[in-house]
Amino acid sequence: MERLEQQFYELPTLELAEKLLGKIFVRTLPGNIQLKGKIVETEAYFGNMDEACHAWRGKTARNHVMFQKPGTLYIFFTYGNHYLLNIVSEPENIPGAVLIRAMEPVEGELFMQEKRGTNLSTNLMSGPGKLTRALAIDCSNNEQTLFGEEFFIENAASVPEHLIGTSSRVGISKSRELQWRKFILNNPHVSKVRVG
DNA sequence: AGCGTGATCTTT
DNA sequence: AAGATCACGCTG
Repeated sequence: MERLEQQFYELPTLELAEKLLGKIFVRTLPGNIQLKGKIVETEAYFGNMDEACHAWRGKTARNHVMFQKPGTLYIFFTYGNHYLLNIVSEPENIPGAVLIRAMEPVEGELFMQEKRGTNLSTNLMSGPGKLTRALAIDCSNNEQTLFGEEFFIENAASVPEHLIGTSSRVGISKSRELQWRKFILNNPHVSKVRVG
């Protein structure tokens, strides 16, 4: 299966969030271990109007990766426990990223079960903190790209518009009015929406 | 519905 | 230096 190239990640952030749905994220580990997941839920973060975007006020030590080339991984640590995976978007020096919020396991499920401490398929990667744990991703992977052997995304058919849901982003307090969450309707691996 | 957990950012 | 917040997940 063909891999997504640089050009794909140059799409405007919101469009990228939509087009990433259905694509196959691949993470390779030493020992011929390959983990794959179908992306089923994303969120867009970009622009200086978006107060929920880490970079809306400018560059800092944490968010500087958001200013790098599209297709770079931006990973940050939050709530004292969780690593969240983003794919950088927008041209270099313009901050933007797509948060990967949920995936459907495609390959390497046993490895994921071990990492996650559960064997329920719909609980392995059905949340942004869950999927990084299932894929053994942490801040050491920050700033790596999707153009090497360790991380890449395989192309797959785009999800038709009528099967895509849209909503406010989950777990933020600012910019609640922006409907920048995208997900595959009725897919059981989409995260449970947090209340409040 | 409540809490752990620690880095980051804002305010003093 | 101190306080608030936080793109979450788990328990109950």
